Amino acid sequence: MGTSLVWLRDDLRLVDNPALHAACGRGGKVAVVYILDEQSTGIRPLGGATKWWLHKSLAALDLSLKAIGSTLVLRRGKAFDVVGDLVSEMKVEAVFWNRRYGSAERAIDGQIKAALTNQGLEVASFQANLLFEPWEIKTGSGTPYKVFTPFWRACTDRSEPRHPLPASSFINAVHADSDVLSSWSLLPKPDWAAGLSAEWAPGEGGAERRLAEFCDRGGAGYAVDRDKPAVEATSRLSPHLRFGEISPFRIWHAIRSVPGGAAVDLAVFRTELGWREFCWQLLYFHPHLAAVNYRRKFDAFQWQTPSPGELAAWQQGRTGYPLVDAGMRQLWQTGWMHNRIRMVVASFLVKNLLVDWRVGEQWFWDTLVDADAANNPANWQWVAGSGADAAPYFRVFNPVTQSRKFDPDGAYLRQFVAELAGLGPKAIHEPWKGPHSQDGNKKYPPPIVELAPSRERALDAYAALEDPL
DNA sequence: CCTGGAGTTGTCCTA
DNA sequence: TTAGGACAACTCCAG
Repeated sequence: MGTSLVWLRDDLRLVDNPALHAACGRGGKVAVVYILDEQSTGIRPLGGATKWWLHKSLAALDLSLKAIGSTLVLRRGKAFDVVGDLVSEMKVEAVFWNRRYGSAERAIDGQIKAALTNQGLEVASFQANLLFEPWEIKTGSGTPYKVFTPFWRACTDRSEPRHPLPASSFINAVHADSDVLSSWSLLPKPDWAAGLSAEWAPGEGGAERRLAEFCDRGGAGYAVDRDKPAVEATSRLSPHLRFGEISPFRIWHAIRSVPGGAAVDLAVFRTELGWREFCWQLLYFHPHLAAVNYRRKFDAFQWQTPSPGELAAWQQGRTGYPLVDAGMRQLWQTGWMHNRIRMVVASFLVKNLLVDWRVGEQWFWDTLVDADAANNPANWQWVAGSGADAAPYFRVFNPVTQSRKFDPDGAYLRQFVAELAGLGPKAIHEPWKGPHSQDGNKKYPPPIVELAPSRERALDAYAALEDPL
């Protein structure tokens, strides 16, 4: 048997990696490759936080491969050219990869598949990163779903997702020249990633640890506690899923077999996996999800151009609203934000400040370690009301109400907004009120916008969209 | 083609 | 203090 090439992309793992599994099962030598492609058209450049993560994840994967007799081959360039080079350098006979779902990515993969097949190579792609292929889930009339609930019902009515494949225990490696990872300059200079390093362990080992911790908790209380940002109730698997360090099939079956897991908690957690599927299905059928309103009626929406100071206040967590600021600082420091707080800060930008959702989407793209091409734009559009199955326009989150409701003690606020550390659970949600604003939290800014009038302005703007003059 | 129930995550006002 | 209704209408989707 001749040499096989496994081209890894958003699937940086050994467990449940069908492409790798197929290559190893074929016999012969196997080369495992990652290509940094910044040249093919239509590929969105990685944000700063995901670059950092990618570097760490590739380093971790290389170590894992070395433990089983192989190594990770790193190449940079246009994927079409690089794959061609590798095929001739190593006299490759078969090429395997796991499918990706963005439109530019699919076009690239299709071209490469056609070219290699023409040369007489064996080429095979696999379902690895979504539980349900987007084109398989259709309504009774054959169209893609636009509403989550019937979509997920249709998914779960199908047969159970397959069980994960075991990791390969040995790879019969073939030598190939490789770039040195550091030459890709994925790590930030100057190094602002200390907070990320403290929080995360990129790579399959880190992903498996997060899953194990979540399973140890039994998912207990997830349905309720996942809404409390100060409680460690969510799985924190999102960045690992983003890079495919763990497969959704692995997660699906792992949580299914947790003893004592409450049915309601597991169902709610599975639903979150469902939203990920829904977002990718949306991107599959709407490739420009990050640029174009899903509901085109929103093309006429009159967004405000934020002043630089206003936008910076939001980005840097200086809006004067503790919950918004805590969230934005958590994002900046750790590369991640609690899900509920994402909704609050997004609602604040889009509705209270009337800033185009794309501005927020781009900031999240640059700063989130879990930013992916589907979930990030789909959820921003959901908040803005321009998306599929979106929030009704009159739903404007009140950051103070949300703060009282989901962080009643202010523990989350105190964790990320140091200026408020001295305030008690009563005063901390509205620091501009009360005597504290004169001394203890002197440095904490006053609100950049009033909630009630800005809410009214948003309702007017949305109403104008419904019923233009 | 028609029908009707349903639709992630909220807020505010009133009684 | 708390619970219920208004906030719009529209689109989706299964039967």
